[in-house]
Amino acid sequence: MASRVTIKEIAKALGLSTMTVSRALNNRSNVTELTKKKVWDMAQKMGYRPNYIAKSLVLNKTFSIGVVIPEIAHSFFPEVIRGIEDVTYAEDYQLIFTHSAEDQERERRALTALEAKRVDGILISTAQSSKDYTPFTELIESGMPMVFFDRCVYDIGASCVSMNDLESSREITEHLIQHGYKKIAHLSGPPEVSIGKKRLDGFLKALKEHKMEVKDGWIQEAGFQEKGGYDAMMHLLELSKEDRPEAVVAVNDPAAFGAMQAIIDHGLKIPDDIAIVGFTDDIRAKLMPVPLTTIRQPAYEMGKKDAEKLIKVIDKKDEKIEEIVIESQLIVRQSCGCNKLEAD
Amino acid sequence: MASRVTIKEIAKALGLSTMTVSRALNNRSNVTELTKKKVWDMAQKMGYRPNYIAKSLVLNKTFSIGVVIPEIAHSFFPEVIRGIEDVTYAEDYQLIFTHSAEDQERERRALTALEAKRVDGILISTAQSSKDYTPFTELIESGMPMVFFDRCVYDIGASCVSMNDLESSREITEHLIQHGYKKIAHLSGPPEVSIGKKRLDGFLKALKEHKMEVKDGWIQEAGFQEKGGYDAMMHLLELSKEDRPEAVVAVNDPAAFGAMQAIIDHGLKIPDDIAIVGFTDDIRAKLMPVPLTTIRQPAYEMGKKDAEKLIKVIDKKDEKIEEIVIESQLIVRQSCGCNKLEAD
DNA sequence: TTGTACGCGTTATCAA
DNA sequence: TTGATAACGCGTACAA
Repeated sequence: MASRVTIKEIAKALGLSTMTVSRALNNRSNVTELTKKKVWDMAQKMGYRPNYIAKSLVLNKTFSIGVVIPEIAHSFFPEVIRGIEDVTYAEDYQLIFTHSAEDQERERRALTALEAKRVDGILISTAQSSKDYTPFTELIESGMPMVFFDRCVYDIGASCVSMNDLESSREITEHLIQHGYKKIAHLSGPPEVSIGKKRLDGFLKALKEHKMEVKDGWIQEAGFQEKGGYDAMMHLLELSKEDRPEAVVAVNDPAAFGAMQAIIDHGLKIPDDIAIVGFTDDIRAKLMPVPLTTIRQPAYEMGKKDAEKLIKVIDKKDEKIEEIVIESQLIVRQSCGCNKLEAD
Repeated sequence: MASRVTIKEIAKALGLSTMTVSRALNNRSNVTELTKKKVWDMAQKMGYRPNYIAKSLVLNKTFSIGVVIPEIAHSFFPEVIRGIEDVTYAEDYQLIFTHSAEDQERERRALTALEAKRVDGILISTAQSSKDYTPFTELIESGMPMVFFDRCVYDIGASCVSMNDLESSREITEHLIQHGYKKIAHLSGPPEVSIGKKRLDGFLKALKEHKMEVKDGWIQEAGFQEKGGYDAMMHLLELSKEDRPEAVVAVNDPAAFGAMQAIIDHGLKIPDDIAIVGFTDDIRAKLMPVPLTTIRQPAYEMGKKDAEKLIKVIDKKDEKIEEIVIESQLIVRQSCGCNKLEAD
């Protein structure tokens, strides 16, 4: 229940038509400077506040962009949001924020709500449990501008901003191989999620290039959170000492944090008994008891590029569908034990 | 540009009036089950999507709540957002998210935008640079439901959910005093911001109760971020050895992190040369090289209570203005050196 | 430069 | 139970 003053009342107060008032308030050219000033002064005096709901209805444009985030607690996403917000603020869009909590049903409801609110476009990173892509395809086919980031769905008509996940995963695995590790396991994400699959593929590619074997059970699905990482690592630790991996590539940092805890709880040392590497460069990675070797994801930049692309799509200035890839960076710390092995 | 099917088209296709269709879609009682079913089936078949913009215009209600956050990178706020989102999701409100980046001008623009979008209410934590409260008062006087959290403005007609800041600050300072520290300094927040003032007052209260002195320059304004904490601490470190404090109470954890770095850069040891405590229990606090003694703020709960109160205000079920206080908890770690002193 | 008529998609009101 | 009309606040198209 905000203010009640409308352009009609301003018009009446000044003896003008609503149209003239509307034009004046929008700073159109075809209004006398004098009347423009009169209108602005009166609007100020009467406490007029524009009603974007009415404006949106007639213009068929809401100046809002929907954002769907799978996990707000993960430090990666707030950074992405900062990037998105910096762009959308400058372009005068508001963000309608929704949180899928990694749940497909919540994600679906979020998309329905965003559609009902007639957002001008949607930025989304898919939930871990999303296996059914029809909500995305239907929305895109209906003409809703949509750009994915980080966790994408390909070949359904939307652009995507992501990291070079496969190559980065291959690189960090290669790093372990170069430093003498022979038995390497992977804590994977869900294979339905793009980055889960790509990071697994990169891991396998590195091993294949070196003709290294992957034992049964050396690929454990962990998901993207600490708990999953802990549980999956526990499975690896139950293997006989001979079968137990010497090094672990985790799908992301939170999963790695959970796994590190599991290793410690199991009475083993990082990296001496088991080396581990992550993916993200979470704000906590360098602060862990054994600082985590990881891949740095430029989250802020990803958000920025994502928002920029979406606005181009909305403005129809750039309708081509593309995969925008952001370069990552290997950050070597102590958890991979590579300094130690080099010294040997 | 979402779908184009309207209730009017459904009505035409079925030979009904728009009103009947509207009633059917909203599951009103005064419609035959038969026609209700026919309408739903046709809506499904034609791919109808409700237009909440139009609905909002006539109902004068948007089902959206505006949120103004000063700093998304600070781990405290994403946690608050999780709390807010859990409540608003259950109540079918969407969140319009804005970020003031600690800047008063951005905050003002955010509020204007939220008003223009006719949000049903606003949740806000004020920006560090906010000294002029008129944007808040005008909005509240115009009838906009508004509830502050953490950083509040009092006596302008809005409720507030916050911690017992003064008492918590007194408690953590008292903790230092109990363990033998005589020379204690404070890295303060901006005095214009509620928590800055309250935490300073709590600090002073503890000293006063023990008739301890506060030297000139022992209260340094640091603001809420690492850089400010670093710079302010540097000023303290420039004091002569005799005047230099033995312990420091920082206004929040990020400021403490910056200060810790300054102490290390100055070649001193924590807590042996200088003890330090923070406020927040940031996700990083326990991971620091010397784990930080701090006050835990129940961020999730704060967000939840905040959203619950706002929705009550919106529904006019509870119009009383109140200060909702959430209890905090002292978390003792190594940075205060209190274990050491106890052992002595 | 200014004004008139109408439409955006939906719901409330009141009558049938 | 259903329908006709008006209204929400604003902008477009066209006329004056």
